[in-house]
Amino acid sequence: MSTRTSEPAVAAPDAAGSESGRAASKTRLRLWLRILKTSRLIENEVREQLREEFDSTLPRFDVMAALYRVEAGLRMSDLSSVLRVSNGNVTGIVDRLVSDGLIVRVPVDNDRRATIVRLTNAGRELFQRMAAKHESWVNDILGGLSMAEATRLMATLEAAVRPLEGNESE
Amino acid sequence: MSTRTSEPAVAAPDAAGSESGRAASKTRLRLWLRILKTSRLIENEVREQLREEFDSTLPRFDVMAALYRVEAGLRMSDLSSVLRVSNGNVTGIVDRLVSDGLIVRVPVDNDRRATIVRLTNAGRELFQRMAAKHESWVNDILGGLSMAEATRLMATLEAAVRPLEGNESE
DNA sequence: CCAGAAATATTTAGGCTTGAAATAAATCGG
DNA sequence: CCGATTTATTTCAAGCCTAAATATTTCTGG
Repeated sequence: MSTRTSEPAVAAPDAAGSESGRAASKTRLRLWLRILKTSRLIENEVREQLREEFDSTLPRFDVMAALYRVEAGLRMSDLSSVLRVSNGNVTGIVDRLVSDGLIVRVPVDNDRRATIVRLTNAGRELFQRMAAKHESWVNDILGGLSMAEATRLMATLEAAVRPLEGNESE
Repeated sequence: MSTRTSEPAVAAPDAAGSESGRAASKTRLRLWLRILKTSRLIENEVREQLREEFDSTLPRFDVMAALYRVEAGLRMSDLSSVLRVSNGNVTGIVDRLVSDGLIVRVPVDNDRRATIVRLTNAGRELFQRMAAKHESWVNDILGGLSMAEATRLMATLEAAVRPLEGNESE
């Protein structure tokens, strides 16, 4: 809550190496804009390829990826919490994947409110092909990074937002 | 029935330190997933704050930010190329901002196809308040990063996708 | 001048996304 | 058993986003 507003009337008495001055604030803002730009650049590239090569979309890919990891399938609510999107959102994407025969809805014993969603064989097979391509697209895009750089980048990003992603695994 | 993902049948003959092996490919893929997760985490936070505090959205904020930088305003086509979104998309967002009195459409002399869009005083004033808050939210989220880390991260991200963002013309 | 090409913006159809409201089913406290 | 609450999912309204189709206007080569 003690959020400093952007323009402190008085420059904080931070010496060199400080982390809370106005310059640091501007630097973090620029970093965020850079993260966003980078992410969108790659995202747009991946979207375009998914559309062109598979006539599919990133949300569909995300749902299939989540289901691929759990052969037994996931409840709708688990799916939306894993993907960190709203419940209603998943409903629509699942509807379309079902009508394409890539996943199925299965009723849950002893709980008639819930539904489990699971990849069909066709869905599993398609996802494998998509995932292979996906990896190669990303590899093309980020190919200029050395392993060392990539690893360091990953670690720093993870540390940067660790406080935000507390409730994630499960 | 462990359906293996589509792995290359033959491991590339890369020695230690190589940048093009299967391990490097997987690392880059994980890096991309980390970039995406980080970006969405921050994005969701910013969206939520914009909605709660200003009853606004990120796309609106983006449009206003672009216009704020150019007092004279921008053509619709320039706006969409700066923001890297489609033409039709900008039309809708601009419609809503106009009806809220935050921007205006101005006809262009000697080209009746084009329109220039410009912040009103109300829009400029509102954007300043939003931008101040925006900076403070981001600063809270990324506050754990030192200036050195932030700067390095920025540089690495920039280098990572430099080939992709050739046509930026900011 | 003028026909076709190019440029500018909007419209359209379809899909994604959210938060809120609506259903439906399970659970809990008496 | 039964009303109230909680849980799981869907529906809804509104906005965002894209690619493709559609004007409208401008430019260009004869």
